[in-house]
Formats: sequence, structure tokens, C-alpha cells
Amino acid sequence: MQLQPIDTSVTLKDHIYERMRAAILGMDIYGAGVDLRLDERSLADQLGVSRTPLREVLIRLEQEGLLAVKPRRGIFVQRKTLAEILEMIVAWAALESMAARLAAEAASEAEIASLREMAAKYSLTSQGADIAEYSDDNIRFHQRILDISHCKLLGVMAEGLFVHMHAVRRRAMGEEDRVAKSVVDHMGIIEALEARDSPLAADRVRDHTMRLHDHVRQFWRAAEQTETS
Amino acid sequence: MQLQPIDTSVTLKDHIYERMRAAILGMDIYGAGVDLRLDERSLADQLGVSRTPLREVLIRLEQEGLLAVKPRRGIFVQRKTLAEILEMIVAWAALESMAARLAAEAASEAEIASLREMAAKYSLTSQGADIAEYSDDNIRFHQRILDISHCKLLGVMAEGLFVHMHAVRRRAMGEEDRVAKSVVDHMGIIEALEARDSPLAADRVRDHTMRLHDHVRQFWRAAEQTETS
DNA sequence: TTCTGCTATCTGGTATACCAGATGCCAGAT
DNA sequence: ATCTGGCATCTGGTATACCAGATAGCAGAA
Repeated sequence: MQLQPIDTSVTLKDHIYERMRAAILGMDIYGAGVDLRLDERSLADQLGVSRTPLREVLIRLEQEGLLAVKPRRGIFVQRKTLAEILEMIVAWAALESMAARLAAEAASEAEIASLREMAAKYSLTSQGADIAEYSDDNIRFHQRILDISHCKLLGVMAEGLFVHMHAVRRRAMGEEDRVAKSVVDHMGIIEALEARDSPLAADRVRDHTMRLHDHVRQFWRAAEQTETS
Repeated sequence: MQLQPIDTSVTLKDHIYERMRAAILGMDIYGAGVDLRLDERSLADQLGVSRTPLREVLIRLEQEGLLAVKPRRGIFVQRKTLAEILEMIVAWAALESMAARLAAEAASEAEIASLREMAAKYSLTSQGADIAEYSDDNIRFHQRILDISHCKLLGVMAEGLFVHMHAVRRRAMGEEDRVAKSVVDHMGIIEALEARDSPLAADRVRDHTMRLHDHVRQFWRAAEQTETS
């Protein structure tokens, strides 16, 4: 008889973390009259746990930049400024560009082929798909590049950045036009990878992401947050 | 009369964090018979605080990859595997390469000049300085590049990576030879920045850091850790 | 009516108590 | 001498109590 060990490392905190994270990402952070203040006790009540494990989760979420804890003031969902969003995209470009470079050097044919497969969905019917769906697939495409770089850390670090993009989407995306351009970019990236041209792949990925950078800078809807500190 | 507001946001936790972090970084993590287990209660006693704030600090340190908390087993200082170290260096190269690119485009003359100043110390007397001192100045040089990119996030993310290099130094550095080569690399980087050649600057920074990558891979002393989980 | 200062109360910070899983030692059985 | 099962105890996880700063509303003075 053969038994798999039971994973005892999952604790209450982990469940709380998932719930909280999902709840925060589900919020329309940038909405006008949205209440960004959280209340520890009330949250603990709703989740049916005590404050202690909840607080540890809140601290973790603070580390990830999703929350801001202000001593004796309150806990707030963190709104990112345009400048911060732009910096995240720059960092993302840096990481993914490196991932593309590594992928061009070391990824298997099958791995690169899997990218083409993902892109194929849009190459023909590019105008038919709706934005939201494309946006998800788009993220997956980029994560796949990070995966096939075989450098886990790049993926992990980028993941921490993607999280924040989720909220931004509602605010700065939206032009139909970009989808078509994006598809073209993706094909260019795939071709560079297939050609094992690592500098070219790195450049194309970086340029592609930096185009998003410029787009966000241009179309960020200035419903600016008023809070200072 | 003019008064500056008192910063009330510094709390016990922050002090504990500093102490713990310094203590951990000061440890010879990779020593042979080093005890990597920490005891919450004992630490709380030593610091003169209760477990609660200490735990929050420990969780933060876990997030940063310095500690590993194993439920009902203990808290351990995290040893990095060679693979993990190498991935960190890759990520570092990605971030700093991007920083160099931005710096070449946007840094002021004065900022670039400050790099030359830092490098000057070693350009002539390159053989005189001891390794430890050079190593510190070396880190500062790289942080300066991240600074003058004017992208804070790149610096912050790289900082989180540098922390781990501290412990690695004892283990994989040491050849006098590398100092001289490193100095040459630095001058090349500075020249590319001065020429405002951003692709070249990015390439040189990346190559330089990836040379460290190769060096570590080659000279990592295999006194391998035995623990599995 | 307006301003001042007290106070009730809300919030996060910290301390402490208790719970349950993990370990290791030891007695008793074989 | 060796193996097994139980128990004492150690460790982190969770719950709860209490503290002090932050706020806002109100009462009383000017």
C-alpha cells in the first residue's frame, strides 16, 4: 500500500489569505465613492476567525502592496498612483524581457510551440473576441513566457506585479485597436523565439510591454485620489 | 513657529524587524554546525516583547525569504540553494539592466558623474583594496545605477535580492582576480552611460551581472544542506 | 453663535492564555 | 535486547483581553 503524505502546512491563515486577496482584487478600487477602509474586527467576524490570524494575513497583504496599515487610523486598500503603475510595468518589462532571452536560449521546441497555439486563437478572428477575454488570455501568454524561461523567480516576481494590473485594467484599457496591434506583437515575439534569436526576443518583449506603458500613461483616467498620506 | 509632525507610524514591530533582520544577516548561515532553528518564546524574551509583534515580524521575514516557518515544527533561517541564488542573480541582472537603460536615457550628467567618482577609488589602486571593502562598494555602485534610473521600484525589488547576496559572499566570492575584471566592467558601463547609449549600457550591465552568475555557479562550495522539506 | 476642552468610543498594537500537532523518552511487553 | 504504545513536553496557531492613540461629538464658556 502506498499513501501520500497529508499536507499539514495549510493553516487557517492560508484560507483567510485566499479569501481576502480575492475580495480585494474583486473590489472596484478606483471607483468614485468606494470605501477603502477595512475594519479588523468586522472582517474577523465575517470570516468567523479571531483577529490574530487575520492580522497576519493583513500584514502579508500589506507587504504585497495591496493594503496600507496606518497605526491607530485604519487599514486601507491601497490605490496605486499612475507613477507607481508605470514603474510596475517597467519592472515587468525588465523581468519578462529577461525571460524571453532565456526562453530563446533554453526553452524546448514544444514549449515555444505552445505559445503559438495560444496566439492562434486570435490571429484569425482578432476582431471577434471581447476585450475582457483577450485580456485574460493576454496575461496567460505573458505568464507562459515567464514559465518557459525556466527561471521560477522571474515568474514569481512578475506575478506579484500582475496582481496590481488587475485593477488597472478597468481604468486604462479598452481600445479595440490595441488588441490587433497586440496580436501582431505576440507573433513577432514567437517568431524571434522560434528563430532562437535571444536578443531580438528580449527586445520585442520589452518593446511590447513598454507600449503598454506608454498607453497607460496616456489613457489613465484622472479621477485622482485625494488622500495624501 | 514651525514644527515638523512627529512620525507616529514607527512602532515596536519596526524596531523588532530591524534587530531580527540584522541578526539574521549577521549569522553565518552556511556554516557547518550552525543552528538554524529559532524559538519564538526565547526570542521574545531576549527582545523583551511579547510573541505577537514578534510573530508579525517573523512573518514579514518569511515573506522576504529569509525565514521559513514550519507549522508546529519550528522557525528556521532559510538556506538558499545554488539554484535559487542563481535565479536571484538572473532577476537582479534583469532589473539592473533595465535601470541602466533608463539611466542612459534620463539620468542627469551629475548623476552619471557620481558613478565615475565611486569607481575612481579602484581604478588606480585596484590591487590594494581588500575584498570585503570592495564588495561593499561594489554593491553601492550597483545600487547607484538603480537609483539614477529614477524608477524606485527597480531599486526596491533589487534590494530584496541583494539581501541574500550578503550571505552568499562568504561562500562563493573571493578571487582577487575578479576585482580587477569587475573594475574594467564598471568603467565600460560608465562610458556607455556617458555616451547615452542605452542599449549598450543595458547589455554591459547585464553581461557584468551574468558574469557573477557564472562565477557563482562555478565556485559555489558544495557543503550542501541535508534538510529536505 | 463660536470656540474650547472634555469625554465616549473606535482602531490598531501588544500581552497573555489556551489549543493541538509534533517529538522524544521511557516503561512494559515480547 | 528490541519493539511498541503512551505520555510529558515543546512548538507554533488561535483566541481573547487590555492598552493607548485618534476622532468626533457635545457641553459649557465667552
